[in-house]
Amino acid sequence: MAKDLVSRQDNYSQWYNDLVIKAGLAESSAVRGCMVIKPYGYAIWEKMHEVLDKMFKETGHENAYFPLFIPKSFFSREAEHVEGFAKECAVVTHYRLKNDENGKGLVVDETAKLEEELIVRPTSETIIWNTYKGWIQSYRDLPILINQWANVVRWEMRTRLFLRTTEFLWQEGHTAHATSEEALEETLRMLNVYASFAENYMAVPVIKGVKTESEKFAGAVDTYTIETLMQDGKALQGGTSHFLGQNFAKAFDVKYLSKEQKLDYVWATSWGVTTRLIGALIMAHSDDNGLILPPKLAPIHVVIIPIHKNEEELAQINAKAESIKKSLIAKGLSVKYDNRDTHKPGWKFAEYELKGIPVRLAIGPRDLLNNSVELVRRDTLEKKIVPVDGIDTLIPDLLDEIQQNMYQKALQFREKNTIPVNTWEEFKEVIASKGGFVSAHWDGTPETEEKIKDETKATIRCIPLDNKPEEGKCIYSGKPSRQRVLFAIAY
RNA sequence: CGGGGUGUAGCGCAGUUGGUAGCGUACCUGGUUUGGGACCAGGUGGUCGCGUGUUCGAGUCACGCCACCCCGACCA
Repeated sequence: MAKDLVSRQDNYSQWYNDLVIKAGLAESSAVRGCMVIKPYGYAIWEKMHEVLDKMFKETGHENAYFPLFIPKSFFSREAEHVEGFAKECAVVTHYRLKNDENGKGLVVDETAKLEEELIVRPTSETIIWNTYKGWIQSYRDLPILINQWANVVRWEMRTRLFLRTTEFLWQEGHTAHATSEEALEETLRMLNVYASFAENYMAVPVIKGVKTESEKFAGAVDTYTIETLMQDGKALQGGTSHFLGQNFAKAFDVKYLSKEQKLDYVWATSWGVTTRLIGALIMAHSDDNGLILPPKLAPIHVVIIPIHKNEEELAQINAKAESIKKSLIAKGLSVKYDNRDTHKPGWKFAEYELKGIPVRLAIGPRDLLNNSVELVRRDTLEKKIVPVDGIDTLIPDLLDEIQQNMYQKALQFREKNTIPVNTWEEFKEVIASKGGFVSAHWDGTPETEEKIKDETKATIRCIPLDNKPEEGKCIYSGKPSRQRVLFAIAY
């Protein structure tokens, strides 16, 4: 955990931004709010993609692809959905450019105006449900369990690398079911897939919960979420799974005939996670030396660095390093041997720490004599000399331990920073001074929620699914409450 | 769209009362180095955001414009 976190809280944003750039993950582009994901950042996304895709397939889903453009009229079919997204849409109005006759250069050809404007998808419910209409007539056509990997565009006012960019990469699952129960079951199944991915692969503990009316997805009946806590005490929504009820089926008139020969609207879910997860990974684990990647998502598990005085020495080290590399690759690990002579060992140490490589091996003349290597684990920076023999079992075990340790550390941090409060004074104090999750009673009204937000910037992150019923009084209004909800200042 | 700030070398910045365009870093060359971001010497690189004005002379002063960043509204 970062040492100077408290003193750094005020400029945590700056620190985060610098880290993303310095570690070579991404940078901002020439286009407002857009991001260039650099090879190292993209390699992490590819890992996430690979793991999630497998999990989706194991739960019976297939991939498909729907168009980038959505006719404006589709968009306006579901009232809440329009309301939620209209303010942040990129709109295509023309399809041709031309050279201006008055020498103003390239201009939009006004004669090439689209009959109906196209929206660049901010999410695909509408185009997909318009399509599903043609696919569904009977209960025999259900369920439809489809996922799409895509880019979407949301013209947000303020952007931050990975956390909120104008264009971002994500996956969106869209399923159709015969019954409400089945759809709800699917919603929770996918919420659990996300939770398991976050905890077991990202080593980030999550709170599973349901969103309040005002925080839920535009067009959903209920939005389920996994909420994570970052090292600066702010919450980050890691993924959402929506129970859409029959809202989109009604908007797009998608009905099916049941076994009992009854005509009914189809039940729906949608769920997604985005490149924001990379932001979560960074802010959950990094320290002042840079990133710390969980072994299960690290593009490179082990980096080997030679330390040598001359060519003969390097040749000997090369041989040893290559043999170690081979033995580790045989165990399914990704290994990089960096024997470039353009950088000194110390420079490489710092560089790979910045990039968060879980394990580093250094081999020098002393090690050649002793048949040993210097091993450093990134999570604790603990350094020790280990024998080369048996290293191909030592390192896989160590990687497991690092994965576990990272999760435990993050879990302890979250537990330490999840604070139950019972009074409004206490609430304001905790939110303003240290942040974190604050567990408090709430009267259940959007009005109170809104006022708390206005006065403290804290929002209700979720109503945790594993909540125990508990009689209490709303910290703001004093009205009766049946359970605590989770507040935080969020990204 | 409101409030604040910044534009000078690839990046980070300094530039005093207006008087030859600077520093750190990066980059290139040569040498010595290599167990925690090496050192020495030499070198490349700038339409000072854009425009107009004041002046013998503008990075510096005035006016106008543009871009970007931060805080808020919006949000995965």
